[in-house]
Amino acid sequence: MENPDIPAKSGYHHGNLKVALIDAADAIIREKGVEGFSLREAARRAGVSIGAPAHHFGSATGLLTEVALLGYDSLGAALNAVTTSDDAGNDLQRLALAYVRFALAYPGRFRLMFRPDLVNRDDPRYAEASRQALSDFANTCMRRDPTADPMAQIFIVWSSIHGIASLALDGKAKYLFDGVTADDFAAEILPKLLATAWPFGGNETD
Amino acid sequence: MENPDIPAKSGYHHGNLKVALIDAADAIIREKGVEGFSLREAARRAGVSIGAPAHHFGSATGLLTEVALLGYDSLGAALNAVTTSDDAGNDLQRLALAYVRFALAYPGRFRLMFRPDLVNRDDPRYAEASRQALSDFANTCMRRDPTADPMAQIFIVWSSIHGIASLALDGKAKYLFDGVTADDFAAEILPKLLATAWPFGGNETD
DNA sequence: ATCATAATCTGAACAACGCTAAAATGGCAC
DNA sequence: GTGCCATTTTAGCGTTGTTCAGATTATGAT
Repeated sequence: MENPDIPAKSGYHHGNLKVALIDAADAIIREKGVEGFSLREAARRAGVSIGAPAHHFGSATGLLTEVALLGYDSLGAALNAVTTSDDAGNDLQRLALAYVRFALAYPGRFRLMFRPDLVNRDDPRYAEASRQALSDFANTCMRRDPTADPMAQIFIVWSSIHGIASLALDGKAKYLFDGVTADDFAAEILPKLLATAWPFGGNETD
Repeated sequence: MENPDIPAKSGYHHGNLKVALIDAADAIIREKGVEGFSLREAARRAGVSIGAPAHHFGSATGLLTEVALLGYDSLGAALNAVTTSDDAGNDLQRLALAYVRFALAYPGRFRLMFRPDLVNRDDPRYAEASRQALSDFANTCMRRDPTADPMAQIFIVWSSIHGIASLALDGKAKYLFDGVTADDFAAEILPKLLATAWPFGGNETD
C-alpha cells in the first residue's frame, strides 16, 4: 500500500523521512478524514519521534500543504485522463464527471485542498498546482465558447462543478434525491444530471 | 454588541447560560473563524467555568450545532429579504447575490454550516433549518421553469450558487480576477457576472 | 584517514484543548 | 423550613502542536 521504494528506517537517521511522513499523512487522511489527522500519529506511523517532523515541515500546516499539493497533482491527472473530442460541450461534461468522482473517491484529499486554515496558500507552488490542475477546464471552456470572457466563463463553470462536488460530498445529494448512496450518485444520477439539467454541456441534442 | 436582555450572571447560577454560550460561540467564530473557536473560551466569555457548557450541550459539537442552526436562520432571513417580481430569472439572480453576500459577510457562520465534522447533522432540526433556508430557491426555480425536474433543477442551481460562494470565500475569485477584494467582488464583479455569464438568470435581454 | 561541521532525530517540557465525574451550590416546590 | 434537583465548580485524564537542548549520524574538506 505504501510507497515501496523507501529504504525504511535503518538506524538513527530515517533516510527518507520527508516522503514517509507525507505518505503517512495522506494515508491517515484517507482512512480517517482531515479531522482524524494528527502530526503525532504521522510521526508514529513513520516510526519516528514526536519532534522529527518539525525539522522537515516546520509545522503541521507545512506537512499538510505537501499533501494538498499531491492532491492537486492527482486531481490534474484524473482530469488529464479524460479523452477529448471535437465536441467541447461533451468534453466539459466528462471533465465535470471526473472532477466530482475525484472528490467522492478521495474525500479527504479534496477537503484538505480547500481548507485555507490547514494549507499554506502563500506557498507559490500552491497557486501553480491549482492552475495546472484546472488547465483542462480552462482550455475546454474557451474551446466551447471562444467569444465569452475567459475568466468569467471559467469561474462560472468551475463554480458549478465545485458546488456539485461539495454538496455531493456533504451528503446533500442524498438529502435531495431520497437517500441515494455516493456510488449511485456518481454512477447514475450525476451523468444523467449533467446530460440534461446542466447548462454547460453544449447542445442539448442528446 | 451582545444580546442585551440577558440577566447577566447574578450568582452561582447564570440564569441564561445556554443562550449566553451560543452568543459567545457565534462571536468567537465571527472574530476568529471556525478554527479559532474553543469550548473553553466560550465558557470564559460567558464568565463561567470550564465544565459548565457540558451540561447544556453535551459536547462542543452540540454547541456548534446550535450556532449553525442560527446560521441557517439568518441565511433564510437574508434570502427572504429579497423582493420578488414576476421575472423568476431575475429573482433567482438576486437570490444568488444575497446567498454569496451572506457567505462573504458571515464567513465563519457559513463555513460552520457546511462542516459535517463540527455539526450534528442527525439533529432533525438541521434538515428542517436547511430546507427552510432554501425554500425561496426551490420556489423560484420551479417558477422559472415549471417543466423541469424539480430536484434536478434545484440541485444544479444551488450547486452553482454554493460553488460561487465557496470559491469566492476561499479567495479563488481574487486569484482569477487579478487581486480583487471581497467587497469589490460582491459589489461589482458578481452582479455583472450573474447578469451576463450566469446561465440561470433568465432571458438574456438586459 | 581524520576531523569539523551540518543535517537529522530524540526526548522532555509547556500550554492548550475536549471530555468526565465527584463535589458544591442554590433555586424551587412542597 | 426542608429536601429535591438542576446547575455550576473543581480536579483530573489523555490528547494535541510547538519548542529546544542534546544526542547521533552523514558529509565534505584536508
